[in-house]
Amino acid sequence: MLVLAELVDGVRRFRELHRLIPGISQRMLTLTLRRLQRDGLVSRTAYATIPPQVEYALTELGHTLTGPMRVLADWATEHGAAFAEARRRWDAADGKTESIEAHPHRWPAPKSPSATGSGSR
Amino acid sequence: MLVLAELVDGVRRFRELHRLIPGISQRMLTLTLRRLQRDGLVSRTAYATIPPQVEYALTELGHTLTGPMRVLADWATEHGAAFAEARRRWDAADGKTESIEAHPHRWPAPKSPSATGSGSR
DNA sequence: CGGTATCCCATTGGATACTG
DNA sequence: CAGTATCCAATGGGATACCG
Repeated sequence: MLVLAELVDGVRRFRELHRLIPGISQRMLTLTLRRLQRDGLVSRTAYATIPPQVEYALTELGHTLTGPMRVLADWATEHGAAFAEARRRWDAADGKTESIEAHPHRWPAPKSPSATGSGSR
Repeated sequence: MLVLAELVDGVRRFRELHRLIPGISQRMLTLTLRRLQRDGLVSRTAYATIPPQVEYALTELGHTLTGPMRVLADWATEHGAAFAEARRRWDAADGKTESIEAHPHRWPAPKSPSATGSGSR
């Protein structure tokens, strides 16, 4: 998906993508690009020069995804902090957030079961 | 993500989710729900009845994702067919789509590109 | 430059059995 | 009902070496 994001700006060469996406291995970049090609989202254009030159670009279908991707990016911008904070809190408490909805039952209830919920507050 | 989609409609019990999401194992459903809880997207409420009853629901943060999810679903509705068709075509040709024009020229003078992707349209 | 081929370890996830 | 625990096969993906 980061690959698609980089291609939104325009045509990119292999090396360029490799540099722009931090931490990705050459192998994974290749595999990712092949899959995106297969899905019809990205086009690959090879030039028969002696240092080979290959350009990747979004296809028309690929461009239809830029809208949805921006929506997702906007969500992350707006709620990403709350998201991370929830994780931090959960990890700190290790699932010890107490909130029990004990309901009556006619059968003998053994004890108080532990309930963990993130929404109750 | 399918789990979140099912929860948009309202509160669901464990069994319900297991039934509604085809092909998911009990193990994976549990792991997925725990992760969503951890991320603050889903709340879990346990009732102390003798057949245990557990309800899952979206938290407020979880509800903020319904918009983005609908956007993605709409994209799939609109372009999913083209997507699948691209795959079918690629698999049928198995990547031997038109050979590249071999002009072993010495230094960069890009001439006739050969698109192996879905670019030329 | 832009890949492919190979090795190899870590993670994922299904199947199954057991529990409160 | 709603899980947890364990085993194990398949897959993912990094590191490295080599090729046109």
